[in-house]
Amino acid sequence: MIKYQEIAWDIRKNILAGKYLSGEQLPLEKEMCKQYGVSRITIKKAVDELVKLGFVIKRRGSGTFVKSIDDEEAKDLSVARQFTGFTETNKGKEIRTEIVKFDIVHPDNEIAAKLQIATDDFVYDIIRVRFADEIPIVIEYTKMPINLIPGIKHDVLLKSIYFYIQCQLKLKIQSAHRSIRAILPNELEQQHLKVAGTFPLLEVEQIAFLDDGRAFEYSISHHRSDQIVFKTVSIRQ
Amino acid sequence: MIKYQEIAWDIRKNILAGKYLSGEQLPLEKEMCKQYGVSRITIKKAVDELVKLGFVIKRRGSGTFVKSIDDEEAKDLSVARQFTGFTETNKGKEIRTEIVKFDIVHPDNEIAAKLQIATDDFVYDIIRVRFADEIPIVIEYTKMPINLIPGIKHDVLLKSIYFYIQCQLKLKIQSAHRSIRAILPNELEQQHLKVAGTFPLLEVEQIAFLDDGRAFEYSISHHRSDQIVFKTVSIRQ
DNA sequence: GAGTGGTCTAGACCACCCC
DNA sequence: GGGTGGTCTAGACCACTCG
Repeated sequence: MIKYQEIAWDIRKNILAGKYLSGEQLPLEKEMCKQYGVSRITIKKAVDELVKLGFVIKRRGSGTFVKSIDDEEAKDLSVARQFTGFTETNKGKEIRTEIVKFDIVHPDNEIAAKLQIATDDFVYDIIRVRFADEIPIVIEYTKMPINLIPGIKHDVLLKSIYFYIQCQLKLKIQSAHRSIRAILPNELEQQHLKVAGTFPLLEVEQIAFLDDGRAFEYSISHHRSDQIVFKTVSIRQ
Repeated sequence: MIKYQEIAWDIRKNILAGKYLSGEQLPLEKEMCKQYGVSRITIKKAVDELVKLGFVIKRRGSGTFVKSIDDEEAKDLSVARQFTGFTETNKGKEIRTEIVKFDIVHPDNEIAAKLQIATDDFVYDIIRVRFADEIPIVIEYTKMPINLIPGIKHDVLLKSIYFYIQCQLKLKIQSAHRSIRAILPNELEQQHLKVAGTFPLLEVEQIAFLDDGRAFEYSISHHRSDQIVFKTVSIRQ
């Protein structure tokens, strides 16, 4: 295993176990070098992981300190949401997907630009509704180039497109660029999400990228506001 | 200046200038070492900055590639929103602040826990409305321990609390932990934000931290959905 | 002035990709 | 098998904080 991740995990474990308390100073980097038997750069990389996650802060000239957070916040930081950033209220629930639309079309100018393809290329045009324990959670409008992601069929959409991309096509998803807004549902969405026209939704506009840098998905998701929260940690540079 | 930041800036400049095109491979790390006259770790750190910003991706065994993004997206990545994550539509507009409430109270249990203080400590209890060119943008509910941030008066609230904390008190703001949801306004907010009861708002719940790790602010902001977007780049680990 | 974390070097070996 | 980026070392000097 990778040393710096193991060390980061170990320090994190000590913080959660209360071995290092809120506001307390961590051992010096030099001391940790001896303790774990590694060089200083490795310790630095490990602690930097914890800074990114939001557990500790570092100050040149002073030291490294555990942040003043309560147990609930610490739990939030611990769940693995580094990639998604989302916390949904449907763990362990039964997931079902309903396909509203599944066509192949030419992209308009805007979507061609966002996916960096030509307007005479083809894209899937997909609309799906996701349920957790029969409660509608989100409606997703997805456009994907058929060249990049060939062979999508109904049964793929009923499960997970991402699963298909990674496990069947053996492609790797690298990142997503997102814009988040608050909106109201249109009539179609009121029906599918079973909410009133005055029920607020969280809109997530997203471009997703493969690990060779190509954009493979442009999607807009409208989430029921009672079923989703977006959580994030921002560090000043 | 710091070498890796200068190099990151230079590569970013070349990407924006079209010297490296979408999908194109960057020079190898070894070559860049020669080109810039630095060691490989320094080049690595520079390129990692561009990965974080969303301009490029790296693949072990293959190389580093410019992401397939259009000019608009590239512009988005270029604006300095690494800390805030927000894009507001009020650049160069006249900002005004209205103070709705300004008291000192004891925190309730929840807020005491989030700020890691006792319920018999004191906190400022502030409600403000911010305008851009006389359009109401956001209503902010703020709680701050008076011990950490002493001396706040009306004129501080009319300008910027953050300016006061950093320039007057000489404290440094290190990070913020945020939760984002979609909601509807209550009656007070309908009046202050000049919107109907069915107008969606973006709620941002935030705990902010100083660079010694202490939580100095708990705030809830309700933004008019037509005036704010939250933008973010997520990288899979 | 003593001690902290930040940056940087010159080199090594490893995991992974593609031919 | 040849080449990529990822991890790691053992050391150096620097910028910053604090007494």
